[in-house]
Amino acid sequence: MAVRKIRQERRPEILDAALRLSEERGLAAVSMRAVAAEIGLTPMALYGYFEDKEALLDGLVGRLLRELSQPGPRPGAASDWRDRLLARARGARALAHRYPRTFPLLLDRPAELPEAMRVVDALYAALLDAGVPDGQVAALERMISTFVLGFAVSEVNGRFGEGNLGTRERRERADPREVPAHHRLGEVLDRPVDWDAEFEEGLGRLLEVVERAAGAGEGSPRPGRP
Amino acid sequence: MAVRKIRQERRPEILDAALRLSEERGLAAVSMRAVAAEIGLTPMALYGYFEDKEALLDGLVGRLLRELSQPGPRPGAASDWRDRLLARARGARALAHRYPRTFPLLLDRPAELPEAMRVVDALYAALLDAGVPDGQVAALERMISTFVLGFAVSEVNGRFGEGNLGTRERRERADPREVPAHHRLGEVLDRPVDWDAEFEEGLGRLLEVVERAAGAGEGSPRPGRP
DNA sequence: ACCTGAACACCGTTCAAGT
DNA sequence: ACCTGAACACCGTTCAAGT
Repeated sequence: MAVRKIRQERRPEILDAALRLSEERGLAAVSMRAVAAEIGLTPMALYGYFEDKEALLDGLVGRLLRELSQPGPRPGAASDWRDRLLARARGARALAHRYPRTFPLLLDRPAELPEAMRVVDALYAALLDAGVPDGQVAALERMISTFVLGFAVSEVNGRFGEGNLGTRERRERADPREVPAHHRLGEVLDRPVDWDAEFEEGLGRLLEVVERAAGAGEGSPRPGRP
Repeated sequence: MAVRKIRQERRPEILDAALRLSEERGLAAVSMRAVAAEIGLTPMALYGYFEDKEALLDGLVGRLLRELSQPGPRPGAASDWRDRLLARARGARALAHRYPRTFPLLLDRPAELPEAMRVVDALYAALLDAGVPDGQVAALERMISTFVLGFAVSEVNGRFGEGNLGTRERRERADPREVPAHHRLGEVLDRPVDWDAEFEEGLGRLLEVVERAAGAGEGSPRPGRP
């Protein structure tokens, strides 16, 4: 029960090493022993900075989220809610591309971290400015971040395809009676996908959902900042 | 390089043991050694049935997906595309609640399994029947299954909240200047969430997206089955 | 044909000790 | 105050052997 005292000074150094390791050799290669070796320490030294491995992984999540929550709404430009929402969404996806092997951690973990709260807050603010009724803000935020996170994770972990076996071969190998719609669609499924465009289109559709939720509330959306 | 011969007979038995173990003690407890012990075998015996641990986990994904792809469109009732799409979505979420500790595997893994293809095919078929243009079917399917999977995973792994620390305390502990929208929303964030209702509302919004995509295509949707 | 046993190179973590 | 060393109870997997 004795709550060990956690030191802070070398945490950034340790997390950088963990992130480097994760991107170079995969998340599975992030072991206490490997991270320690990376910066010339004994595994046990890490326990001065992190309670256990879980805490180190939470730290990694925080490291990623900090890059996302950093900018905040630019103080000068009076950007509207759409721009701010789009910026957060694109920022999250860009983060996934920058750290493809580590990013999926964000979906694995509850992340009740302060950094996560700041990102969510920015989305709440955008939805409020759009005129979404208070009672629907949280649900819409969850819908949007589920899409953004889920899309970005699926892209980088290969769930969306481009696996070792091409779609075409898999489809042709399969019994047409088992997957009739695949056969009806035929070659359109083989066309290369423009992921940027698909993500933007999904976002556009979600913006429409937000607008409808805002419109159904009452008359006019809240004014922008003065 | 010599491709080992993989036996089939006891695979279901092994996968059942792995699933049981995963639900009882968590996905991390699914080790080759623990699964083997569960059915009275030596760890090495499993390698007769699965190439390696990855293959065993893929088998687990297949086990879950089979429950989802099982029913197919009931042969009698001429259900419309909405009902079939909703049935698949609700089925996926129900699966998450039935196997909460194992379900997140579905988002981790590419899953180019035949079972996954059958589920996707059912969604393609529903979207085609709705009148969605061929070129947009795959993107809409990805948007829908990203929402469904992401929502269900977030629900069962705790990403949506209900963590050890209540939202209220976290919000009040945070600096109001750091998370202003949380403070503006105040107590509405503390209201208990009806996850069933929120999921259904999200689905409803996605059905509207589908309808708009279908409407923008051309005149009339495809007819139901004769 | 199916399974076991011993061995190898790894894990996370505790505890006591070093400087 | 910060770190190390030895030890414990685990991993996945290879290889050779048993029946």
